[in-house]
Amino acid sequence: MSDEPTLTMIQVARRIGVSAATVSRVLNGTGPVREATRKKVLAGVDELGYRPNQLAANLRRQQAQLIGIVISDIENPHFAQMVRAVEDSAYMKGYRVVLCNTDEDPAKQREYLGVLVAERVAGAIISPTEATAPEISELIDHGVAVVGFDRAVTDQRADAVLPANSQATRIATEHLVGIGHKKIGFVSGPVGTETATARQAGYEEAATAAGLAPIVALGDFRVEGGRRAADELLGQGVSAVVVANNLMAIGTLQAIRAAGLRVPADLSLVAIDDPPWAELTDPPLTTLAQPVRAMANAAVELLLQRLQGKRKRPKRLVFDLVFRHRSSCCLKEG
Amino acid sequence: MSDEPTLTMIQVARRIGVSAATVSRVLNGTGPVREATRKKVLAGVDELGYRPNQLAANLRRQQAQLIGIVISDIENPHFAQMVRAVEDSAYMKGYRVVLCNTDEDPAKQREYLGVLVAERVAGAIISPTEATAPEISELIDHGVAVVGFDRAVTDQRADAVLPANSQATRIATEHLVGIGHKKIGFVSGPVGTETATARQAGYEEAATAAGLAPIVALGDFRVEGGRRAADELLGQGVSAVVVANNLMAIGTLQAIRAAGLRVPADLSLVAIDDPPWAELTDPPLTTLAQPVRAMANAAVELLLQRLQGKRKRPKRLVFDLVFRHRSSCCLKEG
DNA sequence: CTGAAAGCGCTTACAG
DNA sequence: CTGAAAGCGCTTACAG
Repeated sequence: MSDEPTLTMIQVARRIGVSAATVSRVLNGTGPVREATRKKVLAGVDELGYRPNQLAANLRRQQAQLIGIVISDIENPHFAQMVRAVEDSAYMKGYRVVLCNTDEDPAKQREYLGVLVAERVAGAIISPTEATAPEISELIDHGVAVVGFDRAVTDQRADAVLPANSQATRIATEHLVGIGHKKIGFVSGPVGTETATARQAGYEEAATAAGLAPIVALGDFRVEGGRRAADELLGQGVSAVVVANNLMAIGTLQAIRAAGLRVPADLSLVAIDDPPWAELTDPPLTTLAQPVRAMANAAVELLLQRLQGKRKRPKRLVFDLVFRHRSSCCLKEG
Repeated sequence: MSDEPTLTMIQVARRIGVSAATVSRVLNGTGPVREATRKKVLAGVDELGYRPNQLAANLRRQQAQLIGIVISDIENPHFAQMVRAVEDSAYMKGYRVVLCNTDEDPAKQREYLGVLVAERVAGAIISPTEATAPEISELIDHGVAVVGFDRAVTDQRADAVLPANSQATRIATEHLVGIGHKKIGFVSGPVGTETATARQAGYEEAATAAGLAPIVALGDFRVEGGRRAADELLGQGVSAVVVANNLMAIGTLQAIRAAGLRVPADLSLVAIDDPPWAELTDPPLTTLAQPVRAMANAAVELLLQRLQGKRKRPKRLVFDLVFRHRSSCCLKEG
């Protein structure tokens, strides 16, 4: 146990023979400092092992060097990838990342957003469960930069980074149509979320355009709901399924196995999202991959532009998904 | 845009007709307050929509309500599970979680630990890349509660939550021995880490006890290293492999497929860790699962005991892994 | 280019 | 049970 009391900037300044203001300016790279003074301060700080108290700086600046990430669940590989990429780029810019799992629970989301207000975070990247939550506007009122991720938030002042949802399911469906499928089911997300609605719309458009009747089973973006929805579709004798996210793809695979069917011989499968296990399944899964890293980097970039006052107008960036053709689909003979 | 300037506690107190001290005591549940006063304050706070500035409280208390989680990579499902469980229990106790990915890079770990010191976090849960880093002692000097997770830290004042590593690989190896395997390989973690060493030791003990020569290929706890190590073992004609973590199990499966071999007909496989995809592979993977949630909950519990001053003596908790028997092993005829 | 001083908004020991 | 006041350790407008 070292008993040295923690050094304050004033004490350090005194020992070096300058003022606290000068130490602050050197350490933060703000304001003009003579090169000789700068070197002297740096040497002194290093020698004394001084570490500024970030808590005081935060209060003074009225801002924590923190970015809040509000997502439904970090155990979803889609969000794990996203969080990882955000952390990487935020870290390099001097920001730390606070993790907020909402489990798609509006109450938990609101509580967490309140915390982010109270903590005066610099920015927030939000995959909203409730896009209209008033706390989002409260954040923006407080000068916090807000970016909607995956789904936009209602407050028009926020930025957004979105996947081309309806295009993705349209492509998936058209692929199945193209290889001869006539009864194509869709495992949807929960009603009312923008992502779920858009993905379902893309599927329905493509099915209708091909003269097929849409067959939709309601899921919840989770394993269990995917399983139940897939069971329902299997009962209706579909020959192919489009699944609206990766967790429900797990559920769908479980349902297929439980029914004693084989992919793709008995059932063709395309899923949105491209989790790491997509090529480990039997057979490897054909998917539409979101460019998660690029999207996360874009989100941080938008945030920083705001924080640096480089931009006032809200921006909305849409990213195409990438078709990853593997082995879970096969031709359906008429 | 609401133009109301942010309310301070003093303004709120004045409007309610009490002192800031009383408002603080009511909101924090500290000190004695007459019930009537309490109600009046609560009503006023609610009506005014007052939200305390946490930054000021942090400075005053010399502590942020933050728990730092230092891990190698959130994209590893083992850590995603751990972070999720930590966040859940920390959240309920009023703490937020700051995510620190080190990529097993000692320099990045030290930088991040320095940040945690500067931010005066309340606690840190660390899966150390470098167990001896002096910043860990610095944290403890500052009164931060530190828990080693997966691996212990060197500073004896810290707590630790550990898996029974050598026991796990011993059980895995004994299982393969029991079903007749004579050439059992081991895909190890990187040299020098405690986890890797202990897991290798368990394997070697069991192999030696069965009269078999250990066959170890060096991995790195990542997909790529697992693949290379598995390639090496396949070249040596092993009939079974024990893999020291889940990422290397992916690499091992890739190597096996690339070699045109089948599990378990050509090669039996047991892996440490039980990721969500373990039952999606072909065949479903036999694993030894760490009770990650229980471990994470225990880590937060240890942290809180420290923060509440309930305990001085460091504690070390060891958790047994659970054998999950699936379909990736089969009998080897002598 | 540098310093003295105010002030960020809380919490808490102290006094009553 | 309640209040007045000090003080946490920085940053920054202001003065020189």
